[in-house]
Amino acid sequence: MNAPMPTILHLVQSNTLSGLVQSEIERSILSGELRVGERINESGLATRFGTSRGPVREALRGLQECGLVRSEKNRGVFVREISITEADQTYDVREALDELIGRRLAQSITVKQLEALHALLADMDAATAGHDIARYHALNLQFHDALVEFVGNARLSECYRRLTKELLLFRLRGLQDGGGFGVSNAEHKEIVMAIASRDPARAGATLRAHAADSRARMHKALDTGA
Amino acid sequence: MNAPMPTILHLVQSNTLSGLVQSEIERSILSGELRVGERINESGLATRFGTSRGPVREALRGLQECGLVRSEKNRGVFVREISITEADQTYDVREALDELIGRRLAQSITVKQLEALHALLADMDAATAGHDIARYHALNLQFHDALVEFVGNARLSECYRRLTKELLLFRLRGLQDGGGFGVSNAEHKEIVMAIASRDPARAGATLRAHAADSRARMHKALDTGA
DNA sequence: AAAGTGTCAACTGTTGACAGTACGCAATCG
DNA sequence: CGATTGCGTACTGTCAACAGTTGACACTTT
Repeated sequence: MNAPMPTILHLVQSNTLSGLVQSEIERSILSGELRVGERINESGLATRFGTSRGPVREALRGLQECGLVRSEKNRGVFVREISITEADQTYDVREALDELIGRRLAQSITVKQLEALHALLADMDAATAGHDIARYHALNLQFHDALVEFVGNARLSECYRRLTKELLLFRLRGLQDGGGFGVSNAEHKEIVMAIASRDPARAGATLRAHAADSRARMHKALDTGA
Repeated sequence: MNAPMPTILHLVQSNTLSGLVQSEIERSILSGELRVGERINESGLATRFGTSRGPVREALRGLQECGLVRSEKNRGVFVREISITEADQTYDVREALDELIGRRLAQSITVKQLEALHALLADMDAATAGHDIARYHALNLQFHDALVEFVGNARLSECYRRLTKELLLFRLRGLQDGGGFGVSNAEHKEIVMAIASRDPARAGATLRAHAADSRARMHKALDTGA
């Protein structure tokens, strides 16, 4: 009974078709392959994945509950468009959760986890130096994902990830980030330092401020873009 | 083009079968009709609702993403069981959101909304006086739902409701509440007063404290029950 | 009698088909 | 010429049926 043995058998046993399809569609949406607001063709996806429409419909139903797609009866499901108002509301919640993350991490962070965070910081520095914006974004997501994961609160992780996805969806609505790049990385270092100080109030405030700055950058990008 | 005209036509047009089925199953779960941990029979539900299994499967998929059911491949979907650990984690998030709710409400509450809250308080007092615990619980849910709704942040409402449902699911796991009844009502009055004072810090702290007390009552109930 | 094996009913995962709706386009009418 | 009506296509909502899996029960074997 050895658990950590990812054989093909286990994959077939645990992965259902709808689950795989759902992951794939989600990836397509978040990568921008399926454009925001675009209608999603069930039959098209079904033939593309080599399945029938049933699993695709189930997958879309899941994504709808996730908030990634919106459904209109007899018309189809559409990739959800996040308005600036909704993005703002999402940031409201995210700030609160970020503060919680910071406070908890300051209490529970381990040496090993701190090392992992420092490694990510270094990678992001490298990406910044190389002006590799795509890689930086990926690492940025990884960094925040690691933070919330280190808290060890599944419910929190779930909520946070949901919000993150929505904001990602909003950014896909055409614009790029508002020049926060090296700036954001400096803030990341502050975050890690604050957490390492094991001062809950400080770590919480730092993480909340980072979220607020991120929101401000979003607004700035919108203003200059418009 | 008058929107607020709920004719039968609109109902048929906007409500899809899977949606109705999903609502109905959710109600069954939260009312305890479907017991926690119990396996859900797709075919059974389908015949009970007079539909085929397709809509039922879609509905269950939605509920899975909601966190109300859990699915095992080739075995079926089960009403989710929330452990004490998970409930604790949920409370962690809920406390943070409750504080946010309080802070926002203190800034935006209107006279009309305050009246609505006072009306609910009065109803809860009546329920307490009549020892009508079922009615009190329903009003309690309504009260907190009104609070989060008055903030006017759809994202926040969604997250909060999700957490609330999970906690409701946990309470269904057998036990009743830990004697917080009249106690909880006194706290509700404090909450409304704090909001009415329009002091964000005070309102936030009061709401957070209420969530924490609720969590404490949960633990107390567990200890005495065990 | 205990352990292992074969069999079967119930149920899930998936499919293909059918009915109904929405949308584009041409023909028609004012 | 513009608006309207009447198709025809494409797609969604739903269903009924098929294939594969699970879990339990009876049966063999020792």
